[in-house]
Amino acid sequence: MDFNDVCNTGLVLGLGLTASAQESSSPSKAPKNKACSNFTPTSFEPSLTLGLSGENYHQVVPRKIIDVNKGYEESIDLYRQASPPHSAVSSFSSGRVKRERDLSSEEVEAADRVSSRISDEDEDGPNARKKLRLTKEQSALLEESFKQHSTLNPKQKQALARQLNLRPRQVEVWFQNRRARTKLKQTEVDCEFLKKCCETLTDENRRLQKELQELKALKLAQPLYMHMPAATLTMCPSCERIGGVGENASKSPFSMAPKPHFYNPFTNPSAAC
DNA sequence: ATGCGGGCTTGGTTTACCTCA
DNA sequence: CATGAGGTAAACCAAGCCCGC
Repeated sequence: MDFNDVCNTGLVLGLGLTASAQESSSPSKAPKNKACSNFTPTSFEPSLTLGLSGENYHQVVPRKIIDVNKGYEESIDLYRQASPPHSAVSSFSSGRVKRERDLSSEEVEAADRVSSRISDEDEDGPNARKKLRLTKEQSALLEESFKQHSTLNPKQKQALARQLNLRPRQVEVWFQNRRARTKLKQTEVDCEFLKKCCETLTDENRRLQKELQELKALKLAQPLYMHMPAATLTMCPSCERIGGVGENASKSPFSMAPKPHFYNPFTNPSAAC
């Protein structure tokens, strides 16, 4: 169901936006059971077009990273360059079976895992959960990649990890979190949109109720039209004139309408004129 | 057709790190 | 300068789905 349909059916609000949405293209298999992953309600509301919200994060992340780069992050970077995918990263995974699944699949990471364990036990113990802050460049590249595909296939993950000097697991996690943030952002935007929609429809409902009252009063005052069903009377919301279809509509204030005329505030307000 | 394991996703949570008052 | 609160994001976990065997 299109969102326009939702609006046109009356005062009903719902999250039926996905029908007109655009699924983000994904190179890997997309989940077929998830109805609302990554959509942009562009077909009905141009002002609310929503990309992958990368812009926002682009603005936030670098700000932090730039500051960070002066101190901590810079040292991390140097550290990383000195001993590649070193695990200033999360190497606490040594005791976790699930993590091992990811790591053991790649030769590249076998050595990495070993060094991770060593470093952890040396520094913080086996269960330490050290966190890596990605550098500005890493974030930018990840964002760039995310704009192209919101999900990664194993090859892409590997390539990106190599390029960024990160572990594939880190790239994977970054994409997971990025998708989650995108969805959250999208939900917030949708929520705002629906609030506005609700307000507009409430106003419209109020106005129509008022018109109905006026028409009822008019009907009582003018017996000539007493046999006309109220539902067949239409009124243009913009010019506030009662009208209808056909050429005779302009001659008579009342006319027979083929169907109830609902005003959709999100299309063309004056289309009925 | 059915069961199983692996790989993937999402949703939610935890927690290290950062910023700012 | 120290500190605590709050925010951000990296990492984790659980559950569910899909697919190949």
